[in-house]
Amino acid sequence: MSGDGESGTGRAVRRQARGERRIAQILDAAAGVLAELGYEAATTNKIAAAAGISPGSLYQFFPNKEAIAEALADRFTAQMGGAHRTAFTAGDLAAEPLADLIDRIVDPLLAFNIANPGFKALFARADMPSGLTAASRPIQDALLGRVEGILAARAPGLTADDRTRGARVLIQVFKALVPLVTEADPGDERDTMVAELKRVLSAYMTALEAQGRT
Amino acid sequence: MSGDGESGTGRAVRRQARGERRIAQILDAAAGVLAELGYEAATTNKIAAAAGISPGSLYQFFPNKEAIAEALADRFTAQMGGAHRTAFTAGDLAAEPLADLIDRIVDPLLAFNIANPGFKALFARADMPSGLTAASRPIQDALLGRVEGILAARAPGLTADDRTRGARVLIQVFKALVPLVTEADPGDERDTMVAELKRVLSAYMTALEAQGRT
Amino acid sequence: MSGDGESGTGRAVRRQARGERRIAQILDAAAGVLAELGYEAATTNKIAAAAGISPGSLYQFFPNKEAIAEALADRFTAQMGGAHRTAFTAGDLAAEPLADLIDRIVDPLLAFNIANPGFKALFARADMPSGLTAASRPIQDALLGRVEGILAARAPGLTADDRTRGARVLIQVFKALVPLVTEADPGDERDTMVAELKRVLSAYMTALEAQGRT
Amino acid sequence: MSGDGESGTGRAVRRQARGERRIAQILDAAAGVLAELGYEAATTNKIAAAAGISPGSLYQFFPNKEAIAEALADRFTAQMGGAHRTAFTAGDLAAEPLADLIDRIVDPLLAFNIANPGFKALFARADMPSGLTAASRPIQDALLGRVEGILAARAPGLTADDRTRGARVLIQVFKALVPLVTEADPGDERDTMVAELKRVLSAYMTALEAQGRT
DNA sequence: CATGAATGAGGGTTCATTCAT
DNA sequence: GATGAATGAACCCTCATTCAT
Repeated sequence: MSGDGESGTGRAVRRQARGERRIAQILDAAAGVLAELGYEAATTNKIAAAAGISPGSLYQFFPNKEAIAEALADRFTAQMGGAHRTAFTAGDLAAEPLADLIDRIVDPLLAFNIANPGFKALFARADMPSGLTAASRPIQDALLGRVEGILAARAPGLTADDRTRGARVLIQVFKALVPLVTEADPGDERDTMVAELKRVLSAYMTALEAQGRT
Repeated sequence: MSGDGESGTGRAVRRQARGERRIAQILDAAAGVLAELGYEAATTNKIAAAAGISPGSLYQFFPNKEAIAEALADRFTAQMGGAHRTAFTAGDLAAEPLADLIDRIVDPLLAFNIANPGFKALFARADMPSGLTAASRPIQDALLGRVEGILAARAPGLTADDRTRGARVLIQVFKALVPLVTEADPGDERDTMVAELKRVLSAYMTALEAQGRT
Repeated sequence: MSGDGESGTGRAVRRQARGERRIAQILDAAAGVLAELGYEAATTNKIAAAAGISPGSLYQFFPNKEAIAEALADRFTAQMGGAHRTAFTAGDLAAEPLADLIDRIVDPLLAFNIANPGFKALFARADMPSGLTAASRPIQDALLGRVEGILAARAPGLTADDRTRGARVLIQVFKALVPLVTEADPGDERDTMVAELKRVLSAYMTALEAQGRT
Repeated sequence: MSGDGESGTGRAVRRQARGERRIAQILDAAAGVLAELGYEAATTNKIAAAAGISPGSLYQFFPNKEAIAEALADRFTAQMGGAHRTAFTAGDLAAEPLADLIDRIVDPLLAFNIANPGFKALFARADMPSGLTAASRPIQDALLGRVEGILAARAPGLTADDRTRGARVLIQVFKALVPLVTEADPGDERDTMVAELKRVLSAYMTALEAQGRT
């Protein structure tokens, strides 16, 4: 309006940018606190403190604690998207040797889990009677779809139900074994556990492929 | 004493019996509330209400909330003992067909999990940065030992470390797939999921046996 | 009535006797717990346990916790009566040397306090805004009267008000110094403290006598 | 920072000021409730209500109930510091007439006790088997030291032990007689009681001086 | 009368959320 | 927007008292 030497849009953009930086800041803090303390013990005050802001400021960006969890889940989903793309995009899904395929998928996923300790703490709740189901849905669904795609390519004889079930089993098994990997000391111990994780997936995939051979 | 128409022992017995009935009542209630709400949301008042007693009465039998969880874990352990015995005792571990072995072990364990919905909610905490590790240790260790025993019999070439790792993987996989089974509608859907669970275990076991062939 | 081979009175007497033994038992326990834990921390359950009876039985003899305190106070009063009689009865109050008088009074009173650790814990409350005033009244009054009697004999010129005030001061001083005596290690340390206590009383009494000389 | 129409320091100062006002408010309330009900019956909710705040707000300033008591004790200590300075600083301790000395010390101390009814209720706990010893230590020690100093000046022949014992006796006597003063109706009755209190101290001090004459 | 489990109000404390500044 | 004190319902637990046996 008056003597504003600055376009309102420009300011809005900058404000938005600042807001997103704040949000990222909060989610980083939330991930850290979650990883360390688990969901229930991760109080909003602790998250705010870890983010270097006041409790009140938290509620400028999130309506409640659950919303923080959901946003964090969403961000994990998005970040995971990168890992997924790397993991699921390339190559000829059908022809590639199984071991290569599993390497290509499992390695970035594991790397992501190791790099983001809050991830597990957050999605552990998905199995629980408390909730967060809503927040974790998208990421779960995306992953499920991709794995189903792989099964469709490599075991074309499976029914849609078989594919879904197989994909859920593969995902569940992967998730269950991730803690064993992350808890293992980096080095030989962890590598061996990774190999074992891949062995389980490989063995089960082989069985599915045999069943779904056209 | 003297003209007491009733032996003191008899009364003591009945009192003890009543006490144990109350404890069972409380643990039943706790299991139910736990299954429905998870550990943190399972308040002592809710457990008391579910048990049909007052909050104060709870503390006549348990010194605090954690003790209830531990007692429940112990009871699960004990009950599980039955399932374990059925599961692990019989047969010639080494010679028996793998499918039979898996049936014999998995079926009672699944039955137990289905019959005790609180079980999962309670032991989910063992993976979390909160606790109950103490309470769940025994049951975890017992299970681990038995599975290691199976591997020792069927894959004698494995090192002790390999056996432990393999056993942990098998257990983790089993635990991860139990929810998929319990969530499945009883009937064909569940049966199919059970078959799939067994297929994972079977495939991985086969791989271990191949590796551990003398 | 019917074939009762025993007179109702006889039985009543025996019952009463048993009741009083129970009451004594409870008061003993209460004194002990009180001495150890103080009034607030002395729960009725702990008193019952210390008395070797059930919580419910307590309430057969006392309507509530306060009543126990009052009964204990009464009993202390009565027992104190013995000490008082020894202390205050003998001799020619007016002519006796002051030091002798003080010895005669203070020594049994101190002995009583040392022998009854619950006594202090109980009457400490008399100064507090909580209560027990009712229970401690009698003993306080009895003591006050006796000390007033002494002052009347030895400082006849004092007004009644002066006597009362002087007596209250003497009592208060005595009570305040008792803890210093009981806390002192038995032996020289305690003896010295007793001497000091007597010195305070003696010095003040001398001043009163000087004022009250006819 | 930059375009802040108000210096951050200024705001911080004001915030701090508000915080300290709140703390003072809470301690005032605590002193009142304590004076009226005693320590155990002084619930945090009552203190909060008396301070006109919510229970939760109390815990923004104090981690628990005991901390409130300690802070109150500290504040009493500090305030008492003023009374002490007035009381103990001036004059030639050794040469001054005893009556003047006692006036100079006792009067401000009594004034303080009369003005702060919670004081007694709080420090009464020091004698009890519960605690607060930690909080009341400093004030007790400071007082003890000053009285010992007086004895050193006026009764130089006393051993260090004698001085300590004498000082403890004087303090204990003073504390014991304070309630008699505060309970007395302001006016003649209270004045007379004050005179009596001073008479006790004076008489005992005279005895000490006689013993400790070089 | 004895027993001891049962009661439930209330205690100290926490924490997601709000609001005045 | 930011701040952080304020809120108050709810949590876990205690204890004086009651009541069925």
